[in-house]
Amino acid sequence: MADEGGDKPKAAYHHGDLSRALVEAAVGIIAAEGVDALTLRGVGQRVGVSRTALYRHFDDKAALLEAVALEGFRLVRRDLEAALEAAGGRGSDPMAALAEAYVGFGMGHPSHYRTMFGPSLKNRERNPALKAAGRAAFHVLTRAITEGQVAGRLASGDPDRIAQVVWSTLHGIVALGGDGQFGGGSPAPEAGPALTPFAASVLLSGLVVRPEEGPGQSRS
Amino acid sequence: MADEGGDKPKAAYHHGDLSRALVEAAVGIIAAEGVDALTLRGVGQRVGVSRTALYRHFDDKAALLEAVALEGFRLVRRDLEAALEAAGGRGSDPMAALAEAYVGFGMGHPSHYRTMFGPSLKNRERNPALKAAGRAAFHVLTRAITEGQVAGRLASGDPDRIAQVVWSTLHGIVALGGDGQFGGGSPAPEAGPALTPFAASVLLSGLVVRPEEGPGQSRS
DNA sequence: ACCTGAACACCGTTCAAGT
DNA sequence: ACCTGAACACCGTTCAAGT
Repeated sequence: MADEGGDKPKAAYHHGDLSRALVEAAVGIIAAEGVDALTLRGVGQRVGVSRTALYRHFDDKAALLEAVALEGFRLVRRDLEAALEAAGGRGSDPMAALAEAYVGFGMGHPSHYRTMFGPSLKNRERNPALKAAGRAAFHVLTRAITEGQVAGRLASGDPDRIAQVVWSTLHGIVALGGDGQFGGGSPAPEAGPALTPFAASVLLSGLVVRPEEGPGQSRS
Repeated sequence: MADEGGDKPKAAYHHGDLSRALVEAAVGIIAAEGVDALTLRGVGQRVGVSRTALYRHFDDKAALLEAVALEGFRLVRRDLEAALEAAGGRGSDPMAALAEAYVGFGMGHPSHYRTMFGPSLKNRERNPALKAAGRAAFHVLTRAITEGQVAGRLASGDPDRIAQVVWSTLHGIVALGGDGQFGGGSPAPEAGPALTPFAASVLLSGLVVRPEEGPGQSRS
């Protein structure tokens, strides 16, 4: 998989790419048992390696988690860009497409997502690659909003600010476990369509009554 | 402070209310050093008690954190209700008032907030008091939305669903550190008004261009 | 009843030693 | 270079023992 040349400069005793194997093991453990059940000993054991082998590839337990988060930010950026491109080709609404892609990523990769935004990640500012990957993912949102403004679909206003509000909403849906069981609210949890498209429509159209509509329309 | 009667049925050797002292110590440590720096030994030491004294009041480290979260849910509910009442009296917008109150709580009580929604809290469904307190806080939002619909200010639609979107947005702002430094986006972090009122206006009015307005108006 | 110290099975991290 | 086992200073939790 590595395209650094024909020889294997990093060939380890037991693995071709121990670093990647360790990240995958961490993701697997987080998915199966939760973030705080993640143990360096457990990671090593899952890969078939001593507990301390990991220190040849990562400074810290924190560094391992940063690697998981970095992968997550790259994945979500890729998903957002793919969704945006697909929406443009099909002529569907870009905001709804981005919302679905973002929430879909969060629900589909909970280990990555919790690591990306969990409290175990304290060095988000100290790790330049992580910061850059986060910014790159966020920039897909900003760009989509700018394009919507240029096209006359979206009202004017600072695109970064707008993107922050949109991102906050989508993050909240993922973090609070929306689109499935909302823990503390619904007295009637019997299905109904998912929350994300509704959230997108609220962000686009707002909650107030329109003069030309009057109260009584039930949106989606 | 206890109003269970004149005698002190729970009078401990060192404290009148060790349980509360332990919760306060936990909050203090989380605020000062972060959630995963919280140690039962450290809590005991801060209160001036042995490491294991805590087990007379809480089953677990998890139970201590649940107590912190419970306090948080009660505090935020109180803040939301106060804001709603004040807004009604002053005739200002209830949604904006709730948004300010919620984000203000999150920014003002980060230890509580992170505990309420952090991964250390896994028994959110198992703890009935915690679940009820969360539902009670959420219900303030739902009620405000229903009242807005009755008054003809807000468009119709399932109040729970709408409240979930609003809550998600507000939670996202707090969790992503909005209203201050957004980590990954703003290339121009030079102040500007805070994010919360803008988010409230987006939720109310939406992002699309209105026919009667046209592009060009810059909201707040 | 409430508190304590010793003890148990863990954990992250370091380090001299192996190939 | 990469990996290993022993060791260190921690941690949550249990439990017999104190007052």
